[in-house]
Amino acid sequence: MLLMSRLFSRTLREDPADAETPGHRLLLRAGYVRRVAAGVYAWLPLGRTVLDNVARIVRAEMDAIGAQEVVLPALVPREPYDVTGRAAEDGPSLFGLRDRRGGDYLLAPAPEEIFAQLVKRECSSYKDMPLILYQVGPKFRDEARPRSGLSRAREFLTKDSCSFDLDDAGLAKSYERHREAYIKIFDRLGVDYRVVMALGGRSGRAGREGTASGATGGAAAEEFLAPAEAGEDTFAACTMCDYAATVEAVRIGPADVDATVEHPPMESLDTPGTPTIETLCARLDIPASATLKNLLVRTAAGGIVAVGVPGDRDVDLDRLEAVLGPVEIFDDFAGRPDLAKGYIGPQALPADVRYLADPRVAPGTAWVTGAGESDRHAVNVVCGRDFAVADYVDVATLLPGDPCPRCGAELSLTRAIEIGHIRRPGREYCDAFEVDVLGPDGRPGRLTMGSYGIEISRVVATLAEQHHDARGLRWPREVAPADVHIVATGKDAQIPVALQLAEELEARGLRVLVDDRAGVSPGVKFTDAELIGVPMILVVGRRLADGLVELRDRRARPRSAAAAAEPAAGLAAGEADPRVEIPVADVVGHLVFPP
RNA sequence: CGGGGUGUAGCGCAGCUUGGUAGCGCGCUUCGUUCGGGACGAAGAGGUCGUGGGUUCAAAUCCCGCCACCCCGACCA
Repeated sequence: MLLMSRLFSRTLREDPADAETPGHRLLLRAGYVRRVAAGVYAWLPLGRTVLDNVARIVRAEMDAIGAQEVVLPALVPREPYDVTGRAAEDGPSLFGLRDRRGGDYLLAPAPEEIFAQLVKRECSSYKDMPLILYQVGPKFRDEARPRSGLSRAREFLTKDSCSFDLDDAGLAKSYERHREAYIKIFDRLGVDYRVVMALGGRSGRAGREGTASGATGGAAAEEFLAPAEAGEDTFAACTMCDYAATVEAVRIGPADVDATVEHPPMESLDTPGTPTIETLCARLDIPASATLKNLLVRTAAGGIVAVGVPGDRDVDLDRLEAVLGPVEIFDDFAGRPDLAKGYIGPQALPADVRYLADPRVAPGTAWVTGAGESDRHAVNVVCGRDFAVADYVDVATLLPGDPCPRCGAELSLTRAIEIGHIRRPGREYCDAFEVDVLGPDGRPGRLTMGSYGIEISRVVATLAEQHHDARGLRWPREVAPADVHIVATGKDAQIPVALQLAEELEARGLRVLVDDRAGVSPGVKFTDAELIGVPMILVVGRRLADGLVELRDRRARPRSAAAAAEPAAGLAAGEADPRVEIPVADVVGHLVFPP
């Protein structure tokens, strides 16, 4: 039983100045978490309870698929991460430290290396497979810029698991088991989420080792994304079919162009002072999509490459690097007077510049683009007639309304928070550490691995973003810090009766939070209860004299969107939660067996 | 890591332009009244004004350095 009079936390009447998103503001105001440093949070008792509830559900479903829980250290040697190349790749975002002898350590950034080494040491036989290990523990990333409170912290709590199998078919099964378990988990957690296709790279982003091939059939990787304004990821979903993918994973096919259309001859125009797409469009009164934007990059080998995309899109450098290897934006225009900054056109490129383009720049399409000299642009520049594309690359950013790669209908783009992922690194880690077991034939065989994560602390942040109204949080039942919040108002027998009811309810297995604070006015208790957001609020107040208490349903849907959106506090700001009066004697029966 | 902003009591803020004994609201303590929608009265506690240096008779205030935090971008789960 939690007593408000003793609870370590206080509710804040005003929004903390350093909180931006609605969910984060409420977690701070209601006393669930406190910031300790940028991107580092302490969990107060209420928050810790929610965090534990999420972890409990995750553990239960992981256990149900036969996964075995271990505890990995938060302090890990750097060496295994050097072996897999992750230390070099993620260098700046790793928390590194040295022991007194100068040994290199990291605050755990990822579990795969440690799991792989453990399995190498413990397992020798095919009879040990398949194997699923998991842990719930902290992860550390030295984010260049922590933000959005708990959803991008520098220390965060995750469930990590790795599956080990003898072959691709086994990996496919382990992957499918995780997929099903994750669906159960997120359904139980009450979070609104989508399962979307993702890139198979180490971090889920494009990378040179990214494997979107799906060698084992089906998607190489999927992410569990929770739609939220505060989210930092974006996924595309088809408005007609069930296609859904992270924007990084959407691959467009060749453009459908009628190549028989006759275009007027190319023409060069004076367009002084138009070095950007925006200034050009304003001057010629054309849409950005009619222009061809050409980005110059320098590759690691030193060559210059131009990349053409429609002017309303940007080049995703991450995806470009997946094709070209490391690149940097070309800016040595002083050293190359034959390249006019802001007026590059594919029809006017020096011979040593290779021209790549987005598939939308298909043969037969006509564009407005740079004329290759300052203050001039060219119109009716036709691909295939006036310039050639050496290679097509799919590196342009996606826009809402783009065609679905599966059915061609329009895609919508939605902001979301990543709360889970399932991936198949395959033999990548097992190769790095030579993780083999002996097969039935007595010969060693390399294991293949799946890697699966659930962002536990981020799930709490996500639930706060998704489940709140004008007056506070509204936790889904399974994760709420209590089942019932008993509010005792008045100065007579209310507090003792409230405590008595709390004991009876706890004896029946309910978790109870009691506002037993003496001398605190009813208004404060009501607003605090609504802020804290326990699903049921039981008011023991003035009607106690008639043997009645009031039961409020904090989980009921708001009756109007306006009531949910109203930002102010107090009763006037939103509609009251639905409520019923019930006799004191019926409370236990009513709550233990809800109608 | 680039750009912008802010550091004054537990929280939210004013004061800084124009240097002169540090203020307001909420919260907190004590007493009394009140008790179903953020009560009222009275009396209190609480701040090396982020930090180091400089200018000055005198610095929260002016100057320089550093640190921390927030926002936009790049990056990331």
